[in-house]
Amino acid sequence: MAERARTYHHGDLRAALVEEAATMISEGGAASVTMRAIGSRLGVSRAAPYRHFPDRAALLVAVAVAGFERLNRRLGSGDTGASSTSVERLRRMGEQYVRFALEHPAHYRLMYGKEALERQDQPELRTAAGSLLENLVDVIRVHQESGEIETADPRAQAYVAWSAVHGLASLLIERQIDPNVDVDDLIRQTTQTILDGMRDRSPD
Amino acid sequence: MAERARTYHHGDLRAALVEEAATMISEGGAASVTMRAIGSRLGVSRAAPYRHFPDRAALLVAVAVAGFERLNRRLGSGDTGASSTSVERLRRMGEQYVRFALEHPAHYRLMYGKEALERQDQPELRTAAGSLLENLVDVIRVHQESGEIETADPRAQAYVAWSAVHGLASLLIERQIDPNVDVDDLIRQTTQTILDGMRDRSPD
DNA sequence: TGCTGTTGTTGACGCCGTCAACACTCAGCA
DNA sequence: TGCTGAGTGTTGACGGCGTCAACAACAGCA
Repeated sequence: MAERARTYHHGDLRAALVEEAATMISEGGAASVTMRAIGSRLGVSRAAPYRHFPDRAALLVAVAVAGFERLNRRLGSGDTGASSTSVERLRRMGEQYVRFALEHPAHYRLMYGKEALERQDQPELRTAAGSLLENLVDVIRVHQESGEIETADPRAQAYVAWSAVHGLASLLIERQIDPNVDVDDLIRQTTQTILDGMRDRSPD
Repeated sequence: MAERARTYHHGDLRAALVEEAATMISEGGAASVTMRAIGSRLGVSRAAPYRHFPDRAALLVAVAVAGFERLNRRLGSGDTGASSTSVERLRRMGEQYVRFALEHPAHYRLMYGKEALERQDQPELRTAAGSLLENLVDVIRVHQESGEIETADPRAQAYVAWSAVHGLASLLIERQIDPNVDVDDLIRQTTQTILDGMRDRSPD
């Protein structure tokens, strides 16, 4: 990106704003991202961000979108060949999902929280979240075809699985779960229960 | 209670604040609950609420606690005898849980959102949420004993079930789920998958 | 009747998001 | 080479917010 030396113009303020906002969120939550504070941290005036985002909410939406993209990359990176049972891949995805949330709680909150959505629907954000769902649907479809899970509407199954991991991530982040509970066990148990529930079985 | 006529003192401002805040939340979200606005709506000055709550966050915590109590009552009210399969009771609980969230989205968000928790741990809030969990654990234990679901740590099973319904409620509220999907079907499918996943089965 | 603690009011402070008016910079064209 | 206009950053100002401190009205009790 090349330091543009100290000039009147910043160089790439827009990108810097998104990055710095993400840092501030991880340090002090979304509420700490103030137009004035972020400007000052970037050595720029309080109104400068308005040249790149119409308002504070728009900046936060951009940060949330970046978070979804990061999460998507992380979930996709488990594609290490079709080795091991392919159901194992679904389990890994769930695990990585929850782990991402635990590692970046404030960012995760922002991604789903109303804070960014409170204005009218944000198409960018919906797209980012939507591609997460589509990836999940694809994986589920593959496992249906291999007979590992019940053949049903894969979209509905994806919603169920997403609900489970999102709910677990959310409860963990909001400290609603007894800290003495082993988090890894809980993650395993959650993904396992969902997979068992979706597993093909003879009708009873 | 009893209208105390128009006097200098309000009568029961504390209760009125909690009630009015809940109304404002349902109308315009938690962000619309402003010390100034709520005071004005109750015909009282902007600083009056500070005689009953140390700050705005404390007021919101009280509202969130009231929400948990309401939700708890609703989940418990499904105790209509031990009629029908008792697993059916678990399914009804999940259904009522999600329905509550859909009927009071902003209130539900507040109950779990960081907005109320962002200060140090709120013991009242934790207690209210905790009793929800305990009720769920109790019900699960009963069904374990009747052999309807797998015998395992009921607390962990409760967390899994809670995660699923909370996640579904959250995704629905945040409009992350395609509005064309039938919500009732999705709720049924989610609870069913969880129950199937917890159902006793011969080891494979 | 008067005292005391509780509850409500008003004024002030600093922080916030945002807008309007202005200033600097730079690329491209005459 | 110098001008120009679009793009980017700055400053001043406004209204709204949470909150505190000082003051005022009330209720109940001695």
